[in-house]
Amino acid sequence: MGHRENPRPGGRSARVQAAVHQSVREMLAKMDRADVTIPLIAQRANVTPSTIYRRWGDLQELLADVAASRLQPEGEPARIGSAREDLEAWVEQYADEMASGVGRQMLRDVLATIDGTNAERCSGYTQQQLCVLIARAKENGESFPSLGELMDHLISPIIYRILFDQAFDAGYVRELVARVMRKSNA
Amino acid sequence: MGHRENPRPGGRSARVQAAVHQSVREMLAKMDRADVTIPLIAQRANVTPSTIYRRWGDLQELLADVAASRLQPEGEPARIGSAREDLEAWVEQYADEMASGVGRQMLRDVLATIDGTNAERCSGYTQQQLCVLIARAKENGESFPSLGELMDHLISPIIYRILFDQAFDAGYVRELVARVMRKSNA
DNA sequence: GCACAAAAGCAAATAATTTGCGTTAGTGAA
DNA sequence: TTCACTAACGCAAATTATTTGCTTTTGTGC
Repeated sequence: MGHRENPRPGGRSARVQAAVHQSVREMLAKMDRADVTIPLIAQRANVTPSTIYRRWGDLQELLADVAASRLQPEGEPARIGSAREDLEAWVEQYADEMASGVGRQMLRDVLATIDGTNAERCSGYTQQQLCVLIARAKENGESFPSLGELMDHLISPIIYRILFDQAFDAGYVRELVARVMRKSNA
Repeated sequence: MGHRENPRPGGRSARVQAAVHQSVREMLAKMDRADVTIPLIAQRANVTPSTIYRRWGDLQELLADVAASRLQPEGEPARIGSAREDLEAWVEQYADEMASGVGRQMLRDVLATIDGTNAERCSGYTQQQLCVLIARAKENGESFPSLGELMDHLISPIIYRILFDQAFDAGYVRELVARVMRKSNA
């Protein structure tokens, strides 16, 4: 949605995209989600409702687009020490963000659309972050789980618990890390 | 939604519940999901739209309710032989059903609502099935993973891949089983 | 700057959702 | 069984959201 490989005459204005996204973010912060409607978003963004309908289709798709944007990480995982320590710190923050009310709702928004593009996008961000950690481990010669192992046995359980409303704490996340590291050393 | 612990005078008619659910199932089978609206559902169910609005709130919640009902398993996992064989057979079918177009959509419907009740309900069904397998293993004296291990390292990765649009095959599921069994024997 | 094509604005038409009120139907007690 | 009671249902009007045809604006390549 952001870019366009082969821009033909008559492109979309970046103005609308930015104004609408910001409007959605502000409204989600201030009011109950059930009261967020396309006409209201349009009004705050100084845009016509029909523009939003034609561009995004419906509220769900717009929310999914905004949520996926917000789920994009700001930078690389922090450098603490060993790759394992970096992983522990990163995943703890990841789990916190995703388990928060806002994070959980963004996850749901992203998954609610028929079009899986935003879900893939979101999973892709996570995988990029993990790849950075894997590369660091490789540089240092540390043994480290593969991307597949991390996704299956660290990320998946966390996301499952968030989506299906099962509480967990930092100790649980640390155990998942310990388990996935143990396995990769075996 | 189905039951009511302390039924007070003036209960809900089971008629409406049944007719609306059936109407939704039929429409989802026959037409594009984007064309399924509450007025149409109401018409087919011989019910007034306002009844549906008052009872379920909106289309998403109704779809979530219907989806959760349909995700309820019909019976206990089949008895093949050892608990491990039973688990392999059961999880293969589980993964197939969930990964199918219908299954995937039901999962998304269940997760789309703010109210997590239906998601918990759905996860509960899975856990019940797994508990049956665990009990069988215990009877036979077979070593077997705990419920937590099965949820974290078998169910979660499968559901994650389905939700985030990442393909997998039967071999992948068998590997997950092998891994979770290996760990529980260690 | 010019020509072109895709978006955006506008407003009327359509469809969905909400709401007030009268009616029906399920429940517990006599 | 009947009665009193309360919640759910049906109906219709009012409100709000969505779609659509058409015009104007804006971004792009020449």
